Amino acid sequence: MSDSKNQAVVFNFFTELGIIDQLVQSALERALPDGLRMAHFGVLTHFISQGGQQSPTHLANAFQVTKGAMTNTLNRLSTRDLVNIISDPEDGRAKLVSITKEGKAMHARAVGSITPMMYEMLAPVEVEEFATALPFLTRLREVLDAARD
Amino acid sequence: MSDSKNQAVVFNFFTELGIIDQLVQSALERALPDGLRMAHFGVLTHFISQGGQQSPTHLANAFQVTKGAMTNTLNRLSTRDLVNIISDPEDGRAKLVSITKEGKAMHARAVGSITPMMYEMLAPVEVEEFATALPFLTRLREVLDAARD
DNA sequence: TGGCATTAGTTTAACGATAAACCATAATGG
DNA sequence: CCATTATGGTTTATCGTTAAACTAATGCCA
Repeated sequence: MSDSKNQAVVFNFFTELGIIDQLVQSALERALPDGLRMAHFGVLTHFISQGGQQSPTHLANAFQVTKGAMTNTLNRLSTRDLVNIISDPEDGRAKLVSITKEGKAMHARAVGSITPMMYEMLAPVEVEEFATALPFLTRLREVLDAARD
Repeated sequence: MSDSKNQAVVFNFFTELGIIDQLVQSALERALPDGLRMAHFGVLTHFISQGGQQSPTHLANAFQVTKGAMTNTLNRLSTRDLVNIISDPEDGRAKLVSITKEGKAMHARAVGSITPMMYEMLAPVEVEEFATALPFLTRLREVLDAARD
């Protein structure tokens, strides 16, 4: 295959990927309850699946946003009592974030809101297709993550 | 497979997809010349591959951004003489956008900037893998696009 | 044909993200 | 040790996007 054909394939891949992300993000955000934004829901989900306590910097890296953006997101979550933020007893600079009971409840409610919508939107697509495609995406994410110096 | 396992697969799929988009977009934007933004490059690329004239609304739909965002993008491209905007002789409300000679040159320069960077970042991944994964992404985009009423 | 709904595009306010400067604390190495 | 450097987090200015209101032109249909 020619070099420019290769480039086109890769370019199209990322173009489709970007549009899908755009469509899914905005559909999800419209479905979320109480003006919860995707950034907030993402953090809650992270704590639901990982549990424990994590630093703002760790979260910022995990979600590929700047520290400033994460400061903003965590403040909003905190004023709604969806997460708890304490200062790290072992590092005077750091903080530790964890999800609250209210945060877990809000996450459950959010999942309840978005699940039917996603089922409807994705009705023509089999779950197996996502399962089949997922490993490549995961590897691609790892490769890109590693390449970022 | 259980229902919650299914949900997790789909959720992970879109999570990975979002992170990949984020990483690629920011890597590309850093590599683009002359402060060209991805939104600008995307429009130029659209005209390189499709040619001809298109209305702002058509472009806004193609890129899944609001008309206001497209107005902004096209104005910036226009003041840099990268696109040409005329009023549609057949529809007094509409406009027609096309790429200029300068726009084509800028696009070529941009491709020259980002290609080596992409090759380096994606070195561990075979083009065949992108080609294999692309049809599913395309279909998924079409499904999501159709579901958006 | 006249009136009403649509459509194309612009403008405005609000908002979230980035980048960069900044403060405080921790780690390192002469 | 002390000075330098690195790290965690916040703050500020800037920017692009969205949503919604707005203007202008078109299409429809009764």
